[in-house]
Amino acid sequence: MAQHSTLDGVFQAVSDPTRRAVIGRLGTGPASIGELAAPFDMALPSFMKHIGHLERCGLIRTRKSGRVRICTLERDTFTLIEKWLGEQRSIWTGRTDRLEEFVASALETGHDNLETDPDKESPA
Amino acid sequence: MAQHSTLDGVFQAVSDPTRRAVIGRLGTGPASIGELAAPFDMALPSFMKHIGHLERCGLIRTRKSGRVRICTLERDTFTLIEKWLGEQRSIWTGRTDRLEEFVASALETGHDNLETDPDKESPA
DNA sequence: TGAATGCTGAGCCATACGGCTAAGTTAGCG
DNA sequence: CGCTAACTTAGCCGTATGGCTCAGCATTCA
Repeated sequence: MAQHSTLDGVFQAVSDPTRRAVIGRLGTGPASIGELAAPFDMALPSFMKHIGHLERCGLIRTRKSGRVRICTLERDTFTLIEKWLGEQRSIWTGRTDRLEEFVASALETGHDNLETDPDKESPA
Repeated sequence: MAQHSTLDGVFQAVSDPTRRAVIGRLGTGPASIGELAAPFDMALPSFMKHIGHLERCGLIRTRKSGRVRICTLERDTFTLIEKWLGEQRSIWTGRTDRLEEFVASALETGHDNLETDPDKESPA
C-alpha cells in the first residue's frame, strides 16, 4: 500500500476541504504541486503542508521529476475507509458475514490494515 | 438527516480512535455516557468532549433521561461519507451516472451496498 | 432530609493545525 | 554564466484539540 496509512491519519487528512479538493483533482490524473496549488488562494508553503499530510497518511504519492514534484492518488488507501464503513454497517445489522464479503470484494489487491483499537494510550 | 453534518466535521470526528470506538459501541444500540466512557482510561469531562464532537457533527444524538444521558447513533449521517467516497470513485472512472445510482441505493436500503464494482482500473 | 450517582462547567496546559513571510536550493533555458 | 521557475526550509502566530482537575448541580435512593 502506501506509507503508514492509519484510519486516524486518513480521516484526519480527508477532513480538510483543501485536501479533499486535491484528492478530487488527483482523481482525474497526476499533477504537479504548482498545478494543484493554483486554484487555492494560499501561499505555497501552506499548501505544501496539505500535500505533506496527504502523503504521510498514504493517500497520495509524490515523486520529483526535475524541479517539479508530481503527485498521484493512492487509491488503495481508500479501502481503509470503506472497510471501516463496512464494519460499522455490519455491526448495525449484527452480522459478520457481510463484512467478510465486503472486505473480500473491496480489497481486490489484498490489503489488510484493520485497526479498530478501542482504546489507545496516545502512541505519538 | 442530523444536526449540522458537514464532511469536515464528520471526518474530523471519525479521525479519533476514541470516537470511532464509541461509534462502534453505539452501533449495537443506545448507551449512557457512563456506560460508553467505562472502557476508557480518561476523565469524564475529557470523554464528554468527544461526545460533544460526535453530537455537533450529527453522528450521534443524545437525550437526558433523569440524571443519565442516553446516546444513540445517527446512522443517516454516514451516508455523507459514502456519498463522498462514491463521488471519488466516479471521478476515477470518469462517469457521473454511477454516483447517482450509488447515492440513491445507499440512501434507500441503507446498508450493504457499498458498491465495489471493480472498474477502479482506469489508466488516466 | 441527606448522601451518593451521574453528569456538567470552568479553566488550565501542551501539542497540533493551518496560515503567513523570508530566505534558500535546484533544474532549465538563453 | 546568469536568470527564472518551482519548490523547500525555517520559523512565527493565533486557534483548535485532547487531556487534566476542581468544583457544581440535578436525580435517586436510603
